[in-house]
Amino acid sequence: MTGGRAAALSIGSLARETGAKVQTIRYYEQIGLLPEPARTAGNQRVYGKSHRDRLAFIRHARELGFPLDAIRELLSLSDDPAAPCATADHIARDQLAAVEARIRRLEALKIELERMLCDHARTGTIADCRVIEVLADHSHGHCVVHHEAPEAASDLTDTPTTVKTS
Amino acid sequence: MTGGRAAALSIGSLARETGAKVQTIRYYEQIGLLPEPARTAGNQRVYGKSHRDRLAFIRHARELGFPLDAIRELLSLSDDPAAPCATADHIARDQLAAVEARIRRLEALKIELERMLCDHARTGTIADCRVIEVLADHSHGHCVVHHEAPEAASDLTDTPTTVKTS
DNA sequence: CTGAGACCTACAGCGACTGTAGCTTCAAGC
DNA sequence: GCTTGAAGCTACAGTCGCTGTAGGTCTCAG
Repeated sequence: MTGGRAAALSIGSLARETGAKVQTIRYYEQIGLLPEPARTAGNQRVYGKSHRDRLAFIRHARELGFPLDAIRELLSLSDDPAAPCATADHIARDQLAAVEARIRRLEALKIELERMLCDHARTGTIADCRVIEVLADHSHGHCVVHHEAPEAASDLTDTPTTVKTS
Repeated sequence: MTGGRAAALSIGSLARETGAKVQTIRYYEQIGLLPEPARTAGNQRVYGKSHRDRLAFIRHARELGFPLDAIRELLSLSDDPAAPCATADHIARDQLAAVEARIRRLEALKIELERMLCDHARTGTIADCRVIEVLADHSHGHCVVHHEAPEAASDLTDTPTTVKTS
């Protein structure tokens, strides 16, 4: 307090401190994940400590692959210290299950790809290229990448496990 | 020839045979991955065996997580049986490396998530919830999910390993 | 007071589809 | 021949989580 060491941050400094990009911060505000900050007379955003904490939370959760909707829920939970913990726990368990499912999926792909590439002479021509051959194989019986149950796939259809390692 | 057992397929039958959705087939045509087929007098698409083979190739490659650009290249290679095999090989190796990188990434996430959840009493309140606590942790020293080199991340930034298991 | 750099809004684009709206065409049954 | 319902058609918006661009405004050091 005493004199306003209020940690007033421009959007650029906030970005630097949290590792998020300026655009991303504005995006989070736009979708209601970060509250609208105060503005200077010249209409520029001014952030405080609470914004920084909240953004750090978001980035941290994103690094762990939580989708934004889950983060939204986790945030509203963390705003209410008296709420039961079970929901947060459930969200985290779901995320863990999703990550595990994706790992299993990728392991299967890896095996297929390795099989495709094994003892393959790089010197041949397409005519006898195993890669093309396997892909073109009509009856692809050997390529049974085990698909999960549809529900399991659709609640995590695309990667929520993206982190830009900028 | 003789009478036209030309395996003429409507878009719907092609979809059924290959497991792709009708919309997806039209999408592949739109982005130039599938050649434009002949049309009936009433403007409906008519496919032949070559289309079916090509689409099967594409779907097969997609199941292995190849991005469409890589598939485009693989297709143009497979059209030229005299071309050297090395390029196809390289594409497949890249894909394998990408899959492996993603697995490593996800394994690290999994460990973090497990640590977050371990011996966590589901009966408490948010105030002492480990999930929230870990996410809110400012100094997150324990959460060093190992980021790959920027290049490695950016050439595979988002999942190309998506398959809709419809 | 000037100039560079940070900031502003608004919107388009990525990948790989998916879904919708509002039409036309086709094949089967009567 | 006519009707009906499924399947096809085009065109475009939406998904997720940003990222990039264009064209303007603000701020602060020199």
